[in-house]
Amino acid sequence: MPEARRGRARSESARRAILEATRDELAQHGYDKLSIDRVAAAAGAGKQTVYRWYPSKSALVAECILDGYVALGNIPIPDTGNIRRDLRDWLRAFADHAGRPEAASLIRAATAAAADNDDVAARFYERVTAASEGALTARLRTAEHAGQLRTGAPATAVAQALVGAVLYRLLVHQPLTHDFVDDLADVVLSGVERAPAAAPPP
Amino acid sequence: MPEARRGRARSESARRAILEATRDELAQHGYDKLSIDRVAAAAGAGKQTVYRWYPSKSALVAECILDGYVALGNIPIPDTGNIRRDLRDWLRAFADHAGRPEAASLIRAATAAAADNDDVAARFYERVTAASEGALTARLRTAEHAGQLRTGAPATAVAQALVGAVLYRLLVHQPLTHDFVDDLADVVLSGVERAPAAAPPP
Amino acid sequence: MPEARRGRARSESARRAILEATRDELAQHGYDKLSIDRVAAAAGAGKQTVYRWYPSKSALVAECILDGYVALGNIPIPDTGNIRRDLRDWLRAFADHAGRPEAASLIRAATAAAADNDDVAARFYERVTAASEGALTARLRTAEHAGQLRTGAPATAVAQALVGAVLYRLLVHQPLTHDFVDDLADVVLSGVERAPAAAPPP
Amino acid sequence: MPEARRGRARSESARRAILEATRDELAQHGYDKLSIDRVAAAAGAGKQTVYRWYPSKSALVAECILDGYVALGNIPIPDTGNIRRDLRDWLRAFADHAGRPEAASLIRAATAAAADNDDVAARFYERVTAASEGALTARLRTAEHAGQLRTGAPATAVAQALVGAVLYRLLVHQPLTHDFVDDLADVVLSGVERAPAAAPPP
DNA sequence: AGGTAATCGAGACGGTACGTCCAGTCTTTGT
DNA sequence: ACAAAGACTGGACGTACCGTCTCGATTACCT
Repeated sequence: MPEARRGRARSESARRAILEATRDELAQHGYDKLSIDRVAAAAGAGKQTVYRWYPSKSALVAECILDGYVALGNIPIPDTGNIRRDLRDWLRAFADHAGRPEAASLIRAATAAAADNDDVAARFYERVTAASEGALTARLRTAEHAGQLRTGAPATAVAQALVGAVLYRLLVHQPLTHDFVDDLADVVLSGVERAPAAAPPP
Repeated sequence: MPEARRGRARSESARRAILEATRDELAQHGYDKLSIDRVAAAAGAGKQTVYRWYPSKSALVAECILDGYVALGNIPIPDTGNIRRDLRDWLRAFADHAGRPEAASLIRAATAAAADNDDVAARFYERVTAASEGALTARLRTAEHAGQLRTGAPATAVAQALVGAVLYRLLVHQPLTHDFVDDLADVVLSGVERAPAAAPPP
Repeated sequence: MPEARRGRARSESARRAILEATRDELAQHGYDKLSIDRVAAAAGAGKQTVYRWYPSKSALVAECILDGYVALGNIPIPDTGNIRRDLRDWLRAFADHAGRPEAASLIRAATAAAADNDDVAARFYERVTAASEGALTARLRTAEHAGQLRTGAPATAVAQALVGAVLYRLLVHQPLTHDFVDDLADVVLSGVERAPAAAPPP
Repeated sequence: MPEARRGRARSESARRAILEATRDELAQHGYDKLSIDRVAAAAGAGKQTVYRWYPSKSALVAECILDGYVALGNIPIPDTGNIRRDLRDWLRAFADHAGRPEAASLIRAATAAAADNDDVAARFYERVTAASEGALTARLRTAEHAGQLRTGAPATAVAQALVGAVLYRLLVHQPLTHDFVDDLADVVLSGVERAPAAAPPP
């Protein structure tokens, strides 16, 4: 028995409708033109219901964006044994996902929300980088064990360079082409320095 | 002939006062709590004067941040002949500059402004990356000619990886330590891959 | 059943506070220097609440003045059987009431409001003349039946001449003395013409 | 010699253009929606020129309305020897003049201006009633001497009752018909009381 | 004729108020 | 007891004018 309850049950469907309305509003108007009144109306809910679930506009946006409606961290990193190809494919998938116009709008909205609310920033970090970083770290570790990477590679720096570069491109409206992410992958794998002890010809 | 002007000349000093008040408001309240009323009052200007110069909050913030009040792109890249040391020093200076609390607030505000206004985004790109990217490209070219880099290194990807990573750290409130930027420099210079044909000692 | 209503009931106390604040503002600043912001602040209400009740400054002023705060039409006409004395006493009471400085300010404000808003003008008429005119017509009818008046006296013209003269004096800041209203009463009762068939001396 | 003056002469044509523009604005927008900016633009004058001639909106409106653009006081009272017919004809002319739509708008505007500015009220009185009152008093005096009126008729009360009633009708948008002004004339001439000592038929 | 000074149209300035919109809270009625 | 509806206070928005000030360009008088 799921727990005795009095009165009318809190409607999970209302919560979902609110999140979907928020997502649509964000995509259409952006973060700071978003209006709770409009969200509530579009969701067929009362304003109080919105505030019952989420204490503020920032919190609503955070929940909307980060809990599943912008799934940046959910793209799995393949593991075929070839770290170079796996990394390239993952970055391409990441770019393809984030580069779709609707997703780009939402991500820009999320960036704005993160920029002026510390809680949102924290959750943004958790959902976006922490996930990617964890998966990437694991994948790098595997490659390292397979002898494909030098030891002691700074996984955090790699992950944040990749994620940061992609988000930056989105923010400034530069296209997320495969060429660009291929270059990115190349840079973090090979570096730009001439191999310090390249095989000396006899 | 430079064009006959009618009516009272527009007051450059009012414009400056407005930008300075905006800078202070941004640092104190952040982007979306910024109030044009407060800015005008603090600048000793009428609201109409603010709107005469800048048609919207975004444009005001853009002008404020990008025209000299947050000089991200103005840090010169040293050239001692040692690309590794130069890059590290530049990144440390960049991080030190951007990591100061006032600067961090302004940069987050600029990010929010860029996220919800395309013009601001374009100007943000010009002022932040285009400058850094140009300088970085030039420095990499020098190093390449000096035989320190492999040929064909993708300067754009390098620049955006570095700038993107730093801005991302700021956005999610992670500290911009020297350790972190040193790791970044290390990654883009050396890559993380095991040197493909490292000279095997006999 | 009086009609099902959803949502919070509109606050009658807010409405009263707004009207009282308006009355004070009018007396202090006059009609066209009246500020809705000040009214709202003085009433402890949001501006929106003011606009919810009254769509414009004119409407607000009209309601304030005409619904009970300036009760020009509420002075009863006595009926002692002597029309001349009754009319004189009523006009004196009317003049005394309207001539008090606070009342005079409010009436001038109402005049200004009526002058630039047709709705207000209509309500002004209803509240001021229609009431007076009705009462006056009834009283004249009584006197006519008592044989004190000639038949077919134009009650509307009488009422508007009296009210018009009093308001005009107020408008141009001439004092509403008993002498003046006594003259008025005398004029409308006796006329100024020599009695056409005055008792011919033998 | 009228006073030596240096510099450019003040442009009388600008002054006229300003008054005409004011008249048009008043007729179109009424007193308190009148805008000095619009007046200046319509007159092809600078705002400063308006303020050089008239120190305030009230003064401008007063000058405009009262110095010739609303000529209520200029209608002469005929003198055919028949006071009843003369008064009726004058009132009809007065009503016809004031009842035209453009004139009615201006008079309402003048009323509003008088209602919130004491100077305007004073000048309004001078131009409207003082003139009418003077002429009317003179005409009544003539009739009195001709034996048509009883002695000691209060001319001021008569004049203000007539003017007040007409202005009141205008203010509340009731039509100024000949029937109405005929009733007015009848009331002030004959009164409404039964002739006190009507010649009793033997 | 040439300086000097006041006025002209134009329009930006510091302000005040407007009427609208929204955030977040509170209250009423319906389910 | 929760949900919708919607009024509440408070405050920012962007616009419109106010009355003043500052431009460059005209006039007119006065040396």
